[in-house]
Amino acid sequence: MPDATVARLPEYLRTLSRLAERGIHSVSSEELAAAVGVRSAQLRKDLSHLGSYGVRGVGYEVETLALEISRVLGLTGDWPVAIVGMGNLGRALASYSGFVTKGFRIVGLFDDDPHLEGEQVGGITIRPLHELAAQVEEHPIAIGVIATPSRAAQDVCDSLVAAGVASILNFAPVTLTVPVSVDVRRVDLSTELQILAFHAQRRALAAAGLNERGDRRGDDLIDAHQHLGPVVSR
Amino acid sequence: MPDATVARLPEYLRTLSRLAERGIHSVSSEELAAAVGVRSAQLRKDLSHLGSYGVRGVGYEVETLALEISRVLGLTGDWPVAIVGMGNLGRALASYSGFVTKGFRIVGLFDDDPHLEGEQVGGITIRPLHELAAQVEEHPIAIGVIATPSRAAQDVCDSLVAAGVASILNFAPVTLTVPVSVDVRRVDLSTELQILAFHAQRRALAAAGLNERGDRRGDDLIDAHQHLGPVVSR
DNA sequence: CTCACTTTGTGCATCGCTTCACAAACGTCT
DNA sequence: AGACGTTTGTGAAGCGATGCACAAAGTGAG
Repeated sequence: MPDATVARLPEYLRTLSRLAERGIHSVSSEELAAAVGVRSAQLRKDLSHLGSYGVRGVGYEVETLALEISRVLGLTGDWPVAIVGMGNLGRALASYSGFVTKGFRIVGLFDDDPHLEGEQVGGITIRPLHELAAQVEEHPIAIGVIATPSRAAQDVCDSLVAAGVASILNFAPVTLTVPVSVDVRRVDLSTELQILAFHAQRRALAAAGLNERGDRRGDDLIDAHQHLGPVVSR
Repeated sequence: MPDATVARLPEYLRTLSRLAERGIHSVSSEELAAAVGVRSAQLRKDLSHLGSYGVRGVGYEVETLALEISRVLGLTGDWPVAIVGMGNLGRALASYSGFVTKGFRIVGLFDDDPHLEGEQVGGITIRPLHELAAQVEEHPIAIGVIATPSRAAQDVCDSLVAAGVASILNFAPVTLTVPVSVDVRRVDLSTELQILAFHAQRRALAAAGLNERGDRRGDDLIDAHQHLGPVVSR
């Protein structure tokens, strides 16, 4: 299954759940694609990787399709999660409702700051990182979330890997080194901001009638603020 | 410039900054690529889009390259940021140090909860969203960050767009509808977890000697925990 | 049953990104 | 100056994802 498809499945699932809440039981690829913000051909090709769950001339049954995507993504199982680093971000994550909704369950909170030890967040007690191994003995951990400062991230990662955690979600802005069998995904606010800044700068230069080098262009000035163009779903 | 390249530039910049801190002034594409976790050919092709900043037979000067990437990403400018939604996540973002480091400056915090109005976070006073327009009059906002619950996200987005904000970073798990001229990037914890879960499930099935349908495979069982394989940078 | 209409699933062309492989360019050593 | 080793920058090939266009498969009406 293509990575690009896997990355879109959660979007499809979320949109399907929303449709189900609204009491909609059937949807065409055209409608669903519009709601998600992709082309209908792409949606159909993506879904074709799951098997044949649509009915020609009719569309897809919302509940069936949602269940199938859940199954493929592994959300029918139970995924115990540990969060390491209980600063602002760690707390935000620990109290994030999105965790509980779909098979993810927080079973451990870790931080080496002695001031935090013993404190409870969302009913879970914060423990020092060296207790990770013991924790894993009792309750295995499938996914580790790193919400520590950058300098601690690699050490924390090594501890997680040593404890047998094979899936890591890294919020620290560093490239982690891990065995190939360990799956790491990084979420980085600052990278996202920089990408936005790049495009914003391009727009600003274009709107000022300048090219990338800062030279004047020949064409007329455009007040971009007045001409936002057609709407799209992102 | 390819989107994929733009997405990697922040990584390169971060790694270069780290090298500069360590007093390293020159680096080859091979070394830098290894530190970032990409192939050297890819790094060179990416950098070639910026112009010719390397010296054949020698490598790249760290400071020069870092400055050039900063310039291309627009980080030499000043990007005023507003955060909407002052829950756990909004607070984590507001106190995130990565903001200040590279040209990003928080100039507004908004939340419609009357209990939060007037409270200060990081020296900035929380204001209700309807004051956004007035705020923009005084101090323009280049980037809007949506850290609200999903149900409020589209309305908040509309307000930001109406106020002239053309770059939006969305942490709410919804697809926003905006004019084409507005740039939206989404960061979604729950999507990332689901992608991790998908791969984890695959590994689990493979390790158990099963294929995707749950049937037994013919080959021998492998204890994946004992064979983590070579290390890679992610 | 047959026809008209709708919508899926997919072969195929296309596009964009990655990787390879090498000539060009630079420093160094003799 | 010339030969040698190193590393960049880049055509070209390779590869995966996207978008098009249509046959296949379904529904419903007459």
